[in-house]
Order: sequence, then C-alpha cells, then structure tokens
Amino acid sequence: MSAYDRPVKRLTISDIAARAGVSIGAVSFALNDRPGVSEATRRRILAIAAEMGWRPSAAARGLSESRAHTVGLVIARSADTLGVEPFFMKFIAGVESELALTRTALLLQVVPDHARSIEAITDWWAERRIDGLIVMDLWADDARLPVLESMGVPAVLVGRPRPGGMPAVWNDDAAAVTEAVDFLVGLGHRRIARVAGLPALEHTQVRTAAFHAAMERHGLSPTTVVDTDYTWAAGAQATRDLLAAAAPPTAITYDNDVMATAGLSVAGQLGVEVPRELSIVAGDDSQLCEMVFPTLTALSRDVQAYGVHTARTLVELLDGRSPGSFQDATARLVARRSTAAAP
Amino acid sequence: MSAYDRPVKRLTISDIAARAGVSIGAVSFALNDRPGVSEATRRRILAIAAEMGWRPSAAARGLSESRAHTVGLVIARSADTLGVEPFFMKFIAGVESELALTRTALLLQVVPDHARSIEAITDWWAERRIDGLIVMDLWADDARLPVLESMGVPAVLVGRPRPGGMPAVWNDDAAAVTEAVDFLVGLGHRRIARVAGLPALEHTQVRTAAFHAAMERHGLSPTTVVDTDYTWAAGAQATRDLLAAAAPPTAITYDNDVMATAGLSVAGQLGVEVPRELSIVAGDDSQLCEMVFPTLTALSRDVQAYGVHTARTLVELLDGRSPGSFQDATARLVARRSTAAAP
DNA sequence: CACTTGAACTGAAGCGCTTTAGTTCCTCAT
DNA sequence: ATGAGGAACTAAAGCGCTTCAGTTCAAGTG
Repeated sequence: MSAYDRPVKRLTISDIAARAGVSIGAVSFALNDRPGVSEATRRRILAIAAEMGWRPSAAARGLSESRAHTVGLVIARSADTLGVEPFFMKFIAGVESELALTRTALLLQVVPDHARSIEAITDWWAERRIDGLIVMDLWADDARLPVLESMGVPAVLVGRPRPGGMPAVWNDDAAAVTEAVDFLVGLGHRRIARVAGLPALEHTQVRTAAFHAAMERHGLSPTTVVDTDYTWAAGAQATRDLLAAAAPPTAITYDNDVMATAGLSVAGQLGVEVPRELSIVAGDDSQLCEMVFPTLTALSRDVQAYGVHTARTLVELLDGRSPGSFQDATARLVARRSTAAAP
Repeated sequence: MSAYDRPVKRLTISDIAARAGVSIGAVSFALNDRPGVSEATRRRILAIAAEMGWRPSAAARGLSESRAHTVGLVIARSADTLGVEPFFMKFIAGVESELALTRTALLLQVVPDHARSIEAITDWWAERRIDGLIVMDLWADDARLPVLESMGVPAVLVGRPRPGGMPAVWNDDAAAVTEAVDFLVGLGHRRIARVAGLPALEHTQVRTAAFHAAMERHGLSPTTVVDTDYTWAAGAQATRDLLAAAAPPTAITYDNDVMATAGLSVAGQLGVEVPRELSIVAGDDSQLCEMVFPTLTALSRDVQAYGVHTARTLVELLDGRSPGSFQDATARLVARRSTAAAP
C-alpha cells in the first residue's frame, strides 16, 4: 500500500462556487476576466480560489474551449548529436520563459528522424494535445510542412520564411557568413575553406550560397566546401582532408563549434599551428569556444532570445493575430585567438 | 485572413460510431481493449478509426479518467549551465523513448531555481496537467520533496533512495569514485585532489564522502576537495589554485567533463604537461572528452538508458504497481590519454 | 418447453469546465 | 405609475470521452 493508492480529494470549481455562495458560472467569469460579475464579487472569488489553492483543470478547460493551452516542440536528431549541441537547451529555456507568461505548457518530443517526427505531430494533433507547433531544423525540402499544412496545424518555422503563410523566425545567416569571409580576407587569407553542416538543412544551403558569393566578390573562386553531419568525427575528417591538399587552406570556417574544435584538435596533431599557420572560425558560439586553446573566434548570437521570439510569434498566431515573420539579430563575429593574419 | 482562421472540422468518437454502426460505448470498448465487443466488431471499429485518422481527445479522456497521460520533468538550472551539459538532452531522449510506449507525453519546464520549480509543479498538479513527475538534481536537503509529498504527487527521484516511499533511480556514485581513486593510486599517484560539483547536490556529497574514504583506505588523508558550480570558469580557477600550492597534486578528478576540460586548458597555459606531470579524470563522459588533446580519461555511463529506467519506474508507479528503487549500472572508468604513471 | 445464462451491445450519467440563454432586480426616463 | 434597459447573477447545455446499469438475443439446461 503506497502513499499513492488513495487519490487525493481534489478541488473543483463547485467547491469554490459553494464557498463563495455563487454559481459555478460566476466563478468562471471571475476567473477569466469576463463581464457578468461585479468587481467586488470577482475579487472575493479570486481570493477564495487563491486561498484554497484551486486552479481550473486543464482537461476540462481544454474540452470546453477546444484549446489545449499547450504547444509542441519536436526535435528530430539523434541523441548523440543533441548531447553536444548547447543550442537546444538554451533555445528551449527561452521558449519556456515566454510561454510561462501565457500559462502555456511545452510538450517535448525527441525523435531520431523526420518520419517519426511526423508521427508524433500527427498524434498530438489528433489527440488535441497541442494548439500549435514549433518546427526546427528545417530541410530545404521538408516533408513535415505539407503534412502540417494539410492538417491545418498552426506552426512557427525556425528558419527562413517560405511561401505558404506560416510565420518564421529567422536570422540572416548569409550576412553572418559574409562577415566571417570579409574578416578573414581582411587578414590576408585567400585560400579559405568551409566545413558545412548537414546539406539537407536549409540554413546550410543558405550559408554555403553566401560563402560562394562572398568569395566570388573577393575574386577568390572556385571555393572549397565540405559537407558533414555536424559531428566531431566528420569535422575532424574534413579537416584532415583539407590540410592534406596540395595547396591547403590558410583559414577554415566550420558550421558549428563542435567541428571547429575537432578541426583545432586535428591541426594540433598534424603540427599545424593555430592561428599562425591556420585560422579557424566557429559557426556557433558557446562555452566550448572558450574552453579550448587557443580560444575560438566564433559567430555568436543570443540563442535564448531566439527562443523567446519564436514562442512569442507562436502565441500571437494562436491568439488569432497574424504575426509576420520575425527577423532576429544577425550573429556577430567575436574575434578570439584562433584567427590571425595569413602566413 | 490567415489559413488558421477556419478551425478544421475534427473527428470525434461519434463519427467513428456512426460509421461503424455501433454506439459510442462500443467504440470506447474497442479502443481500450475492454470486454463488451466481439473480436470481429473490435477489429472493424479499429480499422475505421485508423482509416479516418481518429484518435481520442486527450482532454476528454483526461476528464473522464482523471488521468492526464502526461508526466512532468522540471529542470532547475540556469540556461548557461544547461547548455554545455550533454547530460540532459540524452536523458530526456531516453525518457521520451520509454514514455512513447505507453502513449504518455512529457511536459518540460526549464526554470532557474527551486522556488520556481515548486511553482511550476504546483501549477501543473493543480491543473491536473500531469500524473507524475521526474525529479532531477536532488539536493541533500531538497525543498521540493516535502511539497510533493504533501500534495501526493507520484514522483520518481533521480538520485539515491530516501525514506518516504518515493522510488528512486540511481547509480553507485561512491563505487565509481572509488574506482577512479584506485586507478590513480595504482598508477603511483599519492597527491590526488578532487574538484567537486555543487555542494548542495546530494550526489556531490556522496562522491566527496567516497573520495575521502577511498583516500583514507590508501593511507592518503588528509585529502583536498574544492567545491564548484560545475562551470568552466570554476573548474579553471580551482585548477589554478591547486597547481599553485606548495605540493601540488599529481592527479585531479573533476565532477564533470566541462571542468576537466577547463583544468586541461589551465595546465596547458601553466606549462604543466598532461599526463606526464598531471593526470586528469573527468567525472562525466561525452564527446567532449574525445574532443580535447590529450583525450580525457572519464567515468562513463549510458545516460540514455538511465532516462529509460527512470521513465519505466514512473510508469510502473502510475500503473499502481509499487516499483522499488532501481539501481542503474555503475559508471566505468574509460582510460584515455590524460592519465599516466605519477611523475 | 420454459428457463437461466452470458456475450454483445446500447443509453445515459458524469468528469469539470465555458458559454449562452434566461431570470431577477434595480435605476431611470417618460 | 409604467415600462425600458442594463447590471448581476443562475441554469443548463454542451465539449468528447469512460463506464456502469440495463437491454437484447442466441445458446444451453433439465
């Protein structure tokens, strides 16, 4: 016989109504700031509710309002990749803090691929567990979007705006990449390589295109770009390959901090001195960039704020307003010790 | 006029009942594998439900069953600390995968401290959003537990079992720390220091006690232990202090991988060669430990499995079974390049 | 044959809210 | 005095399920 066998007697709206000597309707009005009760009564009811520690049942509310007061966030990545990416936790913290303001909960699902992601979303929506969705890690051709559209799920895209009416929260990846290239060219580098992330991801393509354009503008094409899967192993291998070339790059930009660290490590093993012989720029910033030696020059941005803006946009969408897409601040280059004048 | 203005007409149990030519009760029986319908009818109903893509509304179910089919996970840490700890995402991935089996959702809340954590839990429980809870980052004297107990929230503790009847999922931190000490002593080290995590956390205290005991057993007391907050900065400072002593340690164990990396970095800056002059052991393992040079010897365990076991225990608890506490596998020492014979 | 029995199924109550349609009562203009 | 109007509140109908008390009917029993 555990402590949990006897279900605790839980309060309902009737208890509050009885205690206040009014009908349950009156309590509902008071609670939701609707007309129908006098100011004095409203205050009395709210005081009683607070005193007794009553809060309306989410299920009952959800049932009559047809609103779950919950939004979903599905992350489609392997647990391994997730582990080292500081990005997600920070982003989630930002989303949470904004959702708390409107008493909206966050349902989370971590699945390995898009197929399961679609399953999860479909289930949630069919069960009316969520009112809306945050969609991350957009692919250029993303199988989830047509599904969401056909189901009519209100969703906010974390990525570039697309035709179709779903609002997006994004930042100018192209400008950030361009800044990095300009910075390196300014230091005298002419052989600059790019170690990109997953080629299927939209922002990878945007960044790669921007990289090509920036290099070309400086008269430095053709350019070298290597695709990877964001892991440390891939970053290390790409670096080995690049440095083994006949005319190896004097600077490499990586699409995240993990791979940049891998590159740094490989350079050390090969006896290539950073930054004297090789400059390195990380595409994401985190404590990791300050944890290695030399510290990494990185493209830095406020990920938590990114989460806040995303949540805010979704809340507006659910409120029936029609939020446009939101452009977040562009990442800025933070120069540390991994970059120097070209040899 | 956005695409989301017209609410999609959604299916209910009546639609399925009508289509199958039975009462809604029959559909409910079929759905929940309850007696009351023939096998043939059950299959027909389920086929129709699947074909039409109907799933029962979580709110309606929750209301009549008094069960939310959702559990909560509150993480009380600053976003900064969360960012670099690969632990949480892996753990969550494990929890998710197990919960998915019983169609239970995971509600997540990321808050900065215990006070807000209690608020969040109280709200969820009062609103009946959750059936149970996973409690992480236990303090030795944890303010949340009495609250949970008084509310009667079914909860699983991620940490050592305690009096009070809440099941716990834990692993033998003491044994792991002892193994690390034995390993270092076996290499000839006699001055071994410990850089501990947050002193308020229970497992920090367990590990510190085990460290003292192991050192004493080898006749190596008094011992040096430095408390920190798990951050890179604290790890770096602790290392600087330790190495500046008259008789600096020849080996240091750190309570997580981030601080071990910081220690490695500081040693490099001070010209202390690892592992020739200083051996380093990380208390958590992750890709990070393989990303630095030299790679870090670490106490490694399967964090995702840890999450799976935790979720499984909670599910059992909610099912009315009385799961005992579960002891997860003890972390094993993975020897890499950061440890060597004492100088 | 009249009957019990049990399997298969239906009807309706109830879960705890929101919301709409009343009802009551007071105030104020006519 | 009379009724219109509005503020304050109540009653009751849902929302979409689960579940329990019945109802029906075919098969089995003596």
